[in-house]
Amino acid sequence: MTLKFYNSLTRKKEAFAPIHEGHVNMYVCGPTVYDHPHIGHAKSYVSFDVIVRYLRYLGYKVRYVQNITDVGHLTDNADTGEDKILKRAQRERLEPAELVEIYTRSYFEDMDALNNVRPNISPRAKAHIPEQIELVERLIEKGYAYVSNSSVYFDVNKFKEYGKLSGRKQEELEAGARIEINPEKKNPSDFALWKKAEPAHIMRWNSPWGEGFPGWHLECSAMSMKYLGQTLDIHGGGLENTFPHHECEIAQSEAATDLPFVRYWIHNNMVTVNGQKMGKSLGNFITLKDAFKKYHPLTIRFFILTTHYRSPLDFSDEALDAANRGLERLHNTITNLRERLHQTKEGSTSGDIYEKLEHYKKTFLEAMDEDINTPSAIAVLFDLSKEVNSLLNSSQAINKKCLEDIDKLYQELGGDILGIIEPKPKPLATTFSFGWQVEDKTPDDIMKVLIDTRNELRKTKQWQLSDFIRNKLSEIGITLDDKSDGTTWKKIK
RNA sequence: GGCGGCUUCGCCAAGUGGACUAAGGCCACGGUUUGCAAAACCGUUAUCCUGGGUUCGAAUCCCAGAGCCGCCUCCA
Repeated sequence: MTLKFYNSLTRKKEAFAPIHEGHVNMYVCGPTVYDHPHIGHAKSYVSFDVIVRYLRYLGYKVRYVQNITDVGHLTDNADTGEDKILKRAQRERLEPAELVEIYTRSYFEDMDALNNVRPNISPRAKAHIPEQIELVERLIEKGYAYVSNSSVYFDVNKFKEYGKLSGRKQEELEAGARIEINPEKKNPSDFALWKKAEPAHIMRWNSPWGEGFPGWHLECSAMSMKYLGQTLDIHGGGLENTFPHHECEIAQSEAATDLPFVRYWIHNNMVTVNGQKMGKSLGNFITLKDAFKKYHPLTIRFFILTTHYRSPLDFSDEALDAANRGLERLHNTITNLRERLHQTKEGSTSGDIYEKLEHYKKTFLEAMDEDINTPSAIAVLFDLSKEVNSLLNSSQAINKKCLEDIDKLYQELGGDILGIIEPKPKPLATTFSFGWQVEDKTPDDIMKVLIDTRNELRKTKQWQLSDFIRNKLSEIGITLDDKSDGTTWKKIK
């Protein structure tokens, strides 16, 4: 079994092999922190999170770097226009540094909720200005960049391979009507490495070319190479950034080092909302904080993973509801499994369950190996659940060890790799008036009293009253399940 | 205008030359189980946008057409 990735650079699925055996250096374009993260961020970072998790599962030591863009970039590729962070900071009457801090925290908060493993390093662009300046200087020295009116531009004509990632040719780009002519540039498709700051521009740094700020492609090159070396194993990002962003990163980096910048380019597809493109400028994006009010973060995570990362994902209430039911089905099996485990003593297991477990595991891993085919992998989890449910419902003897092994398999596949199964049910928490969340067994105890009372009624066939209790609880979102071995309850969000 | 992608059951979504009389989920219907439910299990539901072609064999490759979408300003 070999892990394969679809490499955007070669447009082929390729077997994965890192430069240094056992180690993977991976960089993913992070967010610009000027607003709350939205579901597009969720798709992107959940997708890459699963890739990181899977690589680690396979035994690789992964260094995962994801930048935080806290320097505003201009709203226009002609290198004119407004700075998003500045604009937003002015609107909210905050220091840019304050604004960026608020949304950086918001970002981590939401990513944590989605159960994404944090990157090993989250470098801030603002904290790496010297590295960026150094890279620009190197490019000037090597003749790939030129200074013009206190700004520095990359001379695209000097880098013959410009366009190799996006499949664009120089001539076509120049013919493109949308590139505005900037008289400072030699060539319309030259891009800014360093921009001169106009007097009104607050975020500015000293540089050999005067006060200014870095061009928007620069930080990724500078920071990724600083922490991961001159050639990265994997660089990930959104499809929409293939051009110009990633193309420019390649140009800058390879011109500076004369080495391949990235071995595997991985691009994830976009989110649409009810069939429509979701974009910042369209203003139709759904923030995660809003989405979480309606759906459990793990439901959103699961939903994202039911579509392949290279396919577009359409976000709709119907689809989310369906995902919610599906995930619930999976969680039901695990809940039942753990309840059974709780009650089971040592003993013997009959049948060939282990053979089956091996089969499901193998099929699951094969799906993951095929360019991280999470939809297929999830299908295997459902097949496994059908098997486990049947087993639990049957009269077949199962011992504790066997149940533990099944639980462990779910932990590995659904937990460690996909991150859609929590290790243990979260303890119940109660919020007191002063805001602390405290573990509290009271709800459990109250539920036990209610359930016991109802079961007394059921014993004496007082169905009307027992149904009354169940219906009333259902109205407040608590479901009772009468099983052969007792009644359980759960609260549905 | 240039470049790229998509079209699979009512809905979502895998599959990219032969075990496909097409995975899985949701929904629906029938059954088992249940005091009734819930959960669970069993069963039922597609020939793969259209038209040509290549091949012993195509959802999968090629050509043409239709529809949808993305990138070529910012965006994950």
